[in-house]
Amino acid sequence: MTKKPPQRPATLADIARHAGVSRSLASLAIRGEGAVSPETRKRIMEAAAALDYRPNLVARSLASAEAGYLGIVVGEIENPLQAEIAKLASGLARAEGYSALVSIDADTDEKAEEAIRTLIAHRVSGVLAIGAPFEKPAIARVASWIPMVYVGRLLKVVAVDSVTTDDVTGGILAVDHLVALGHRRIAHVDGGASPGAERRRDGYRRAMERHGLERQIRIIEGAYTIDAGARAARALLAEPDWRPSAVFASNDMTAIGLINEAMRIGLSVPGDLSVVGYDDVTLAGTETLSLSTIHQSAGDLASAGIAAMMARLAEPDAAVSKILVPPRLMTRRSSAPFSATAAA
Amino acid sequence: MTKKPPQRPATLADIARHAGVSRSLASLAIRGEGAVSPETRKRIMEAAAALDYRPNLVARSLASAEAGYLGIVVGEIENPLQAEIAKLASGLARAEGYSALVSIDADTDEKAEEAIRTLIAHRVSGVLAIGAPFEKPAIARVASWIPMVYVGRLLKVVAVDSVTTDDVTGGILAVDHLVALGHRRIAHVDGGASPGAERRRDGYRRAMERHGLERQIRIIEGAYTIDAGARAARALLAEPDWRPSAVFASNDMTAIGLINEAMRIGLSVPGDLSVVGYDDVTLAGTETLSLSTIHQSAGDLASAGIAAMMARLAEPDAAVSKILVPPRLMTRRSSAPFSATAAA
DNA sequence: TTGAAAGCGTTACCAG
DNA sequence: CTGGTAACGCTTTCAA
Repeated sequence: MTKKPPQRPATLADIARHAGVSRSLASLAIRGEGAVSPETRKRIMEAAAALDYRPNLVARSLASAEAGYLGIVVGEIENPLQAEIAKLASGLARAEGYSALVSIDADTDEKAEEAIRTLIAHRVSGVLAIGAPFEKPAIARVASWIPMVYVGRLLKVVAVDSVTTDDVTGGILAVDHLVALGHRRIAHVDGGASPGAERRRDGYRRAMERHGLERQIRIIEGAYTIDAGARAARALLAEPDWRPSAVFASNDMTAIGLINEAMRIGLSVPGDLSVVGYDDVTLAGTETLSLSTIHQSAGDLASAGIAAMMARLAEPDAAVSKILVPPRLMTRRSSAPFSATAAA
Repeated sequence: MTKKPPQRPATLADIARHAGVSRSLASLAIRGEGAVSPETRKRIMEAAAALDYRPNLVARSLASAEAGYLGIVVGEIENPLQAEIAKLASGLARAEGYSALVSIDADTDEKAEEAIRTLIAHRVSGVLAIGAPFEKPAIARVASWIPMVYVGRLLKVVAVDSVTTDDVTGGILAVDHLVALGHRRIAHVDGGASPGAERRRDGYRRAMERHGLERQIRIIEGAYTIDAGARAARALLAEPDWRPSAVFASNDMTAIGLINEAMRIGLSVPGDLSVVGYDDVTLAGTETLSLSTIHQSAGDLASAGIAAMMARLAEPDAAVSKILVPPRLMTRRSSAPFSATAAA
């Protein structure tokens, strides 16, 4: 049998009456503010406990000047990286004294804008946008309504604070790693127009050049999906005259598709082909897959995002900041030293 | 340059003054309630538009008897199924006239309880719990505070409304499919004590018996992870005297690990081994993996959850309901007809 | 059809 | 230290 919740939740007035004091005094005592004599404070706290008092947060935020809410809008909550960032961010917001109002179904620009309107109607102090809205005009428009920090994409042209992984460095890290292992024929399966893809590609190109391998640059168009990776593998491994000994994929899913297809073709990974992915999804870390990859830190992205938000709130007119969070190379078993015998 | 938001958001009083009417009338007009003459309504709406008025939802919910909030608590937001359910549920809640207050970092029972306390402090009418709290005592305690519907687990002993996939049927579906393909030696890699695992196992056992295959029942202990699947594959394929031609895995991740390991060992899937998973994660549907599996419908779970919530809210004393959502078999390429030649 | 006034549960200000 | 009293911005009677 489900116990029925008490008919009417106790209010401050109830506990004030119960303790024989005024509402204001009860309010102070409960929040631990001001100077209340230990004697009366004790009485008030007991009354509160007796009546199972829980402050009505709605009333509180209406009454207090600063509502103390922070909005978090997530574009693709089914994307584990975004989910993780949002989760950590809401914890960090709480630690900063804000409570997070989270909107998780902003999967189109219209819905994102509507979600943000609603958050504004709740008088949030700012909005942390994670992966949404998607289009730049929408981002700019929304940012004109309320202080906003965008996590997940580098907003070069739009004047909005943004936090993202330093993907150029990520690309460089991947190539450097493979070169250090002795590879020279290193191909890149890119992510087309997906967020970050361009910069990962730049990192790849730049690193290859720095290592004097500009002649070995091969870029296959891909996407952030398993199937795109498999397709890329077929394209790549079909080239008769130039067979890579290593591939840097722009995304873990792409890498997984690639590996799968390579294995189907009969190649061994990393025996015949070393592969490095990007993102470090949970899957990548499993013993079974053990995919070398570039780790994006949800924790760093979340805390940089919240920090940027706090800065913006404290100083609304400060210069727009573009924060780059450093990625990290995770060395696992899908990449191994180049062996001459393996090369075709 | 980020445009600064207007100093003070317009209030109802502002637009009333602007339109030369009383606040009450403005309120009615804006909500489209009551009978307001078209003439004045027009004037009021224009004033609202001119001042870019947005009702303060905090004030509104304080003033109106029913706050109109629904709490949604998610245990593992990085789990795409839970994320999807939560996302759809928040849309459905809106459609029912509630706005969803979502808590995504309830990953321990303590945090879940705290999150629900906070939701209650916001005067939500009820809480939709998705995968959290985890332990039964915590679930029961929380449900004694506020109307709650639990999605993702069948709560047999706890008297709380629950919605979950009919996992017994799911298990049966998987076995029936494999039997129809001609398989007889069908093993099951279970999910240990994970949610749903017991019932999927029951379904497997029951279906095997119904098909007269009780002698072929083999259950390997597993878990909902890739690595567990790989381990199970090693255990299973090592048995010299009894080599299955098909495996029903309790979870897609388990299935993927299993397939991966089988391929490594040199078996072909589905040539030598047919595999059926459970959940239908995005990965399963990719061309590359093409995993036959039992689909859990996030949409059905979400709408059953919201429906149960509405029912509970409408009739607080109704009998506790245990809703089972039917699963669906997805036939893909990881399962194929039994071929005698392939059997060891 | 319209307006005045009384809340909703807090916090905040200001005397005592 | 303590207790009125006025907001906060809206909804909701209840009269007019």
